[in-house]
Amino acid sequence: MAKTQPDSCGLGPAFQVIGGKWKALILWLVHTEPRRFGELKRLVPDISEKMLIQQLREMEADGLVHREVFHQVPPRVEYSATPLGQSLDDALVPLANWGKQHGAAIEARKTNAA
Amino acid sequence: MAKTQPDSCGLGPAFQVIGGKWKALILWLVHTEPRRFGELKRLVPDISEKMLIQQLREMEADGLVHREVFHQVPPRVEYSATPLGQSLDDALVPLANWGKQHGAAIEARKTNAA
DNA sequence: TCAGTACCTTACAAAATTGTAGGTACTTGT
DNA sequence: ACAAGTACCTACAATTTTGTAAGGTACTGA
Repeated sequence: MAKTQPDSCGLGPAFQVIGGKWKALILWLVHTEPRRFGELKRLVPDISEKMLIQQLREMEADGLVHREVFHQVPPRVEYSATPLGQSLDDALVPLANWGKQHGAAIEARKTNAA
Repeated sequence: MAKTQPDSCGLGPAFQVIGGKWKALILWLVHTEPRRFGELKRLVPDISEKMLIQQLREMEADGLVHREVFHQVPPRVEYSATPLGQSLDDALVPLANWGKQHGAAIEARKTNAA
């Protein structure tokens, strides 16, 4: 993301950690149950491995997700939402509902305009 | 923004209309009272005129803001939030609160990591 | 030793977003 | 005539984000 939004209102930090194309989706997938790396890859087929790791690492650095390595064979890594991640996910719910309610109408408007 | 987030959850459309560096802030400024173009420019000093207009136009196309021209001299244009814009702003409040609560902690974490 | 799974990395390139610099049209004030 | 104010536009360039391709490790079973 380009730097930060001038945050007169608190949205700046939030967008900083959840902005971008994939993070919200990843958080969403991870917030109910721990997910393995390969599992996430399958659940988000359009993401490249690089992006997936990159986003996971950033979210880990921001304290949103927890990464746990199981020293097994084959190796096993699980990602789960931290309490902070959970709280962010909760804060995202109204926005998701808004999208569900108005998304279709907005899509339609765009199609007409084009 | 790059295309859309695969929206398994409704966040896709929401991010599509509010994503980017300035839109949330503009919506925030406009949602309480109508604002003139020049007024917004002063309230967001770091934005370029081009960006301001571009974002306003996109938000207008998405039905979030209403643009009203007063045929006066000097010309006068006012931007205000539509009901849809208001509803989006409401949906953004929890996220803003999250940012206010946890923003500082996240900043601190980043500083340590660097 | 070879193939196979799972996880991760790096170098490089494409695409999207944002910014800069200049310009328009109109009217008032000097 | 000319500067100043308001709202906007356009071409171009820098920055940021995302994607692609190609590895690389570690361990297992045949």
